[in-house]
Amino acid sequence: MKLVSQRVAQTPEVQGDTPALRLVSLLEHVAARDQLHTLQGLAEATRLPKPTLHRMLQQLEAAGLLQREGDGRHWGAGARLRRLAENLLLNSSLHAARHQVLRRLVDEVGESCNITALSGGEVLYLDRVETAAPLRFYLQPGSRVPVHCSASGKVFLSQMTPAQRQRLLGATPLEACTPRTVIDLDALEQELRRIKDQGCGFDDEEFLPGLTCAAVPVPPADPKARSSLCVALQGPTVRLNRDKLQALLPALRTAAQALSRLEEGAPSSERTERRKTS
Amino acid sequence: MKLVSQRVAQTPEVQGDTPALRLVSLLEHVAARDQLHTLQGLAEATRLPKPTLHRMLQQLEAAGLLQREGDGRHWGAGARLRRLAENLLLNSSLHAARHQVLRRLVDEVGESCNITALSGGEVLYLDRVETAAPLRFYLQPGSRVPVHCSASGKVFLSQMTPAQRQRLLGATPLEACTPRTVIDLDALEQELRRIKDQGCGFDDEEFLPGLTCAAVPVPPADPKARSSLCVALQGPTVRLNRDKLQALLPALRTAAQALSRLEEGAPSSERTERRKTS
DNA sequence: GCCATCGATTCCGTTTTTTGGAACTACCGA
DNA sequence: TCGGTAGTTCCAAAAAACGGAATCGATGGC
Repeated sequence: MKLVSQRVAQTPEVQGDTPALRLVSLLEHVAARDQLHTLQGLAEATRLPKPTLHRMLQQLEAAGLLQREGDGRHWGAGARLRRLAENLLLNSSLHAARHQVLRRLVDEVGESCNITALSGGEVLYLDRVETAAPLRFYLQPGSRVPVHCSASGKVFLSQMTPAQRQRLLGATPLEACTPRTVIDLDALEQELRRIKDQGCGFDDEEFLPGLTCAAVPVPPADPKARSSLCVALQGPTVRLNRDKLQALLPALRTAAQALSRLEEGAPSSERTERRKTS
Repeated sequence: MKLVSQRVAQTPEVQGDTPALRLVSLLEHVAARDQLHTLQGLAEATRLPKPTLHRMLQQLEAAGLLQREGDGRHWGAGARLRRLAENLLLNSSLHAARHQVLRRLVDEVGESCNITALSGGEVLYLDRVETAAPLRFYLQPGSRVPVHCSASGKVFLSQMTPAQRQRLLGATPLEACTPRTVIDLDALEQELRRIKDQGCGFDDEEFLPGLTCAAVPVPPADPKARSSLCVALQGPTVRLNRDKLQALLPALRTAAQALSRLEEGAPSSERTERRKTS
């Protein structure tokens, strides 16, 4: 029973299905610690063969992403990688704006909240702010959870046509993440109808024991489209009974409304009109 | 006459000699602007074929480095890329420390300064702080300049054995970047002897017209090794005559001393410059 | 409602790159 | 001089990327 399908393995390090992703993993490894690395040390940490690593380091050095330090046997981040990082963090107004909405929401409701999207048939945590409460689930942005047993996932499902839903769920039987996971398709359909009516989905320990969630869709900027984001609230079941959840829904809805306004700027509508006739 | 061999092409965008570097270039492109991108838009900006771009985007999405936004046709930075950037900027105490030394130096001398290293037979700008003066040369960390016509480059050359120097300079005739560039090997040797004696190199419009520089080596942590860093000062010739440069040398030397102390932490001994000139 | 259009996506044979065991080199300390 | 270790080079097999052409799918015009 896997809990959250995170991206990076913790023990062996620097995995990746393609050569390019292994390179990125290597950059991550270097970026994640405040020290210089030797080829030897990296070889041990990453389990990659020395010649392979050597080639990777040379390639990254030639690109300016890493650079040799001091005696030429130590490696650190290069100017180009640093510039990439600086640019990224400077130029992310959309993300920053969402994050602030989320932070305000968390301050108001006192539980951890995320913004989620459907990605690759799973629910992806785009961003997350943790509550300050000492008892809490610690989950990271970038995490992915199944659609059928998460509040957000069920909201997304509820907005699909039956055909789309079928394609997503029909391939494999639903996995029972906990004893309370709904794995019966008919029961799930019924729940999805309720969600569509009421505009909010719940997860009552269906994904993780002790974890209760509620999610509402972010209204799409274009009203005829489907919502592609949710805001969700997550907390320990001991703090969140149904009544408490209901009481917090208005705050969730307000945040969803605020997020919706942010969407207007960039996506879908922006049509390319500079087509030249050929 | 190429001026500074920067990494990235200016017109076509997203070049790179290997598939992996093209991916990184794509990440840079996305990170460098505060907007969402469509496949179409990226194809025009990068000049890459659409199927190729599509594959790249999918790969980056699967890795969590990019993510689809809004309607699924727009792309932005992913959680993993953001985490990489955050980690990198948090965990770079060495770089931060050097940067502060540099900033203090610039405040003191009133001209732009860099920290340089020898990399791949060229001088690499590890870091740079610009003066506030309105007239100035604008150069970026990560830039590379030739060894034979830069103050730092000549300092590095002056510390090599004749054999090493021969290998680096012998391959191709010295390029005359400006009318004042020293392209005669004997004249250069003589200048290098002077530099070795006095421990500081100059560049009097030998690289760019109107640009005058001075560089001193950062003493290596291990005294029996060669210095692998320089601190250099650069400014318009109109502000920097020889006397002025001489007056600023003590400040440069003090900064070099400070940088030297920073080196003690991580690396160790020295090693010969090995590199195929390709 | 039906078709035209345009962007996104998939296919697949060809080309390019990566891979990593083995061998080699440089340096250090004894 | 010798033994050990870290870094580097070689190269043929294996894997991945490439991108033109075809296909899909959603709009929008009529």
